[in-house]
Amino acid sequence: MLATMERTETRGAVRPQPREVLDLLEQFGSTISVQHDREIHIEGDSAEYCYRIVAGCVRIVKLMEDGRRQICEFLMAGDLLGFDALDCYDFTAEAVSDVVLRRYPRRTVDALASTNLTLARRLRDVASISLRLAHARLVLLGRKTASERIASFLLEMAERLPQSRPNVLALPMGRTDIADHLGLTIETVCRLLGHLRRDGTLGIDRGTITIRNSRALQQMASEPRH
Amino acid sequence: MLATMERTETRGAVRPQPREVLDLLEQFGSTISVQHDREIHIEGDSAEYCYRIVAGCVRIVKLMEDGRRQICEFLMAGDLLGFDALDCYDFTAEAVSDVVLRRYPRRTVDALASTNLTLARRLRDVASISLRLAHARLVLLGRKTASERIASFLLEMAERLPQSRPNVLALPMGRTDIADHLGLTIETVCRLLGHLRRDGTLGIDRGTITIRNSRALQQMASEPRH
DNA sequence: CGAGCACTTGAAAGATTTCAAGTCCAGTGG
DNA sequence: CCACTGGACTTGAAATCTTTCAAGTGCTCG
Repeated sequence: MLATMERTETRGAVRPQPREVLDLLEQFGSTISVQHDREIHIEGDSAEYCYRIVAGCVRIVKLMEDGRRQICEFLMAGDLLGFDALDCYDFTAEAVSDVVLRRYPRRTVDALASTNLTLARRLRDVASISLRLAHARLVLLGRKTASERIASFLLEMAERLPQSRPNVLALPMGRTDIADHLGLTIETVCRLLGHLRRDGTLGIDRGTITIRNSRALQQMASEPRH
Repeated sequence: MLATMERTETRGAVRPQPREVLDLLEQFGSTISVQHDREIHIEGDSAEYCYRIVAGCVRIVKLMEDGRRQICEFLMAGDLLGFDALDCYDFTAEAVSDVVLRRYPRRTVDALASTNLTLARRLRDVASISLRLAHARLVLLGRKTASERIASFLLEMAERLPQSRPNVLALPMGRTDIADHLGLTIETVCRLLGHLRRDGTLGIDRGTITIRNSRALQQMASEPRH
């Protein structure tokens, strides 16, 4: 669901920054706001719109019958949502914080893409890049320990989050969301963050986490090869 | 990396069956064989070719520095490989069994796609479908128990594997591969298969697993909603 | 000031892994 | 033809990691 263009190397994964693609679409878009914790669309709904996150943070959610929840992805300003949709949405999208979205009708996007080869190509790349991200997450969930997951997550946020000061992260999501993203429980997330605070790697207060020892986190993260 | 066309509902995920897309490409393809356990391409290599699996089974592998391994996906006859590649391959692809592949130069595929809007659209769908599969795997790895993973895996194989007789699975991959796909150890895989054999849900002998009680497996699998 | 929610932390329980032996074949060489 | 070796697979028992269960703490909001 992430965008493309001007590819940026992000710890192995190519993180997309849309631009030209959207210039084309821009005239067909409308701007909407979604409040904290509200749904943007629900898994299984007929896919009516694609979105670009203008501001705030969105979570991509999959639920199991019994309520277990997996957050497949967090989307930040600049990321794209729903451009990879087929007939219906594959997941629920919810606003983590108050969010501003630019919304484009899928019919229009598809119509343009079937005229404009550049756009068609971009959309293909968008999906490919999202897939690449997903593969990195499969390694994280399948093979990393809890500490490695937390370290990887913090480093990723340090790169993606808009930061007022370097290494100061204003995390938009709560501990429960982090847990459901990393395949852990909220208690494990709290405990490990607590350890990192006590050993001086992190500063934690209120919604803000400060990375005091980035090297330590990097070593702890055990990123995949390449 | 999976293909598209004539979408088939597969326990929630849309599983692709290429057809027309490839008719176009067919004249540019060549057929190659790869022996059991040989590499088809390596993560990080410049992406020269796309493939369609004609026969056999391929695994998509990501490695960590210390050797931990995640098999992101198994590909079977009919599935596509590498069509979602960007400049270089995102993962290593290896032959699980002896494999026959139809190989297409990426330059040709891209050139055709930038002429033919139908193909471009198909390739976009191919990537979207792979992404959908990946999301289902994220739920499996992030939120399912070991038993649920095994049950899900067996049910998936029952749908994807060419079967001589219904519910008789000639698994092409070994226990280690299954473990690395499900985020478990080989011992856990063996033990859980052992339980299922003893309680009559499965018959196991040599490389063949027979599903004796499909209902039991389905209940055990706890598939996501939708 | 009190309630509710997010977050912490400890202790016990539980699931999975790790460590250790085996078993069972398939292929090889005597 | 048969014993032998190696690899894949099994299984048990102990060790570990993470979760579950329980109890707080500290804000924020009304």
